[in-house]
Amino acid sequence: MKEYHNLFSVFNGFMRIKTECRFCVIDKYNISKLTLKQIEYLKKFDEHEYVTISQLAEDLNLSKPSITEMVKKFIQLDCVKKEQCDHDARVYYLFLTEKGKGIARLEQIADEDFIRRVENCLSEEDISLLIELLSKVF
Amino acid sequence: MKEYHNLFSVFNGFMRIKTECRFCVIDKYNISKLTLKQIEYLKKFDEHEYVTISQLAEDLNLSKPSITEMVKKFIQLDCVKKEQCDHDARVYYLFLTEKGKGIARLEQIADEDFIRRVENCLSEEDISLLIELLSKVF
DNA sequence: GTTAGTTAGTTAGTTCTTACCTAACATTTT
DNA sequence: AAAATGTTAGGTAAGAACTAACTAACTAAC
Repeated sequence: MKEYHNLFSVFNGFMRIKTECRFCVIDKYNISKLTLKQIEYLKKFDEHEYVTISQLAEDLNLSKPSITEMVKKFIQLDCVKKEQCDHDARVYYLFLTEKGKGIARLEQIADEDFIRRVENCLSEEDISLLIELLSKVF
Repeated sequence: MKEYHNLFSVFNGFMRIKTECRFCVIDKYNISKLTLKQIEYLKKFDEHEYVTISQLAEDLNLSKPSITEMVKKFIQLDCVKKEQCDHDARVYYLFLTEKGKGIARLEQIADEDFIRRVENCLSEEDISLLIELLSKVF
């Protein structure tokens, strides 16, 4: 019982550091200025790199004007770029900028930073041990 | 380098299980039907148990009608109860229902479930070891 | 090589929802 | 009577969607 509370509080501390790493990324890319919907869409975007407006509308189940609006905002925010197709001037390809990718991959980047920090605090031996312990949980 | 990737993927698996626990709680209390603001306010509520409308308005920096509206919705959702004061019939005390508390404490409950699950997968010895390892991270 | 029809994306204007607000009010207490 | 508590009515601003109507560009038929 005491063990349980110990694990709980140590785990909380561990998670607090993970949250810190998350906030670093949020600050770096100014993510708090975006709405949740926008972040959600940037993540979807990241799975559909180099799509057209129409394709994206279909994939996200939104109307084309909605995509147009959304893309306009994202271009202003320097998250997305638009590039006209060579063989068909009606068509535009969309892709994420570095900033856009950073936002879309917030969790991965934060987790990587966090793991690096964990690694720096532990010896090789400790790390192997931690891997062993964590992989026992299912 | 290999160790790093190993730790990363094992950690991801670990976090996936944590997320599962979170979703269990979200499903249990139907939390996905609420807006983020509502969840935020339930959390604030949880820190101000047995306040009046006016006190809450002041604490949250909102107008009294906003609180009235919010409380009305929460009562419909069975998250909050209202009780008239005995000595002053103008005054109403507000408090969270069990459901309301469950939502306000989503993270704690999910973390507790998760830790319990971790505990079930590890021996006493493993747990002590894990506590030791996690507390080395700062 | 026009013409007719289609496709890609944009613009304009509308609707709905959330999350607030102020002003006016009824009830109760002091 | 004055002050306080909470409610009602009505309004605003922002976000996230929509439909309808448009231009520009392409394709195929004649």
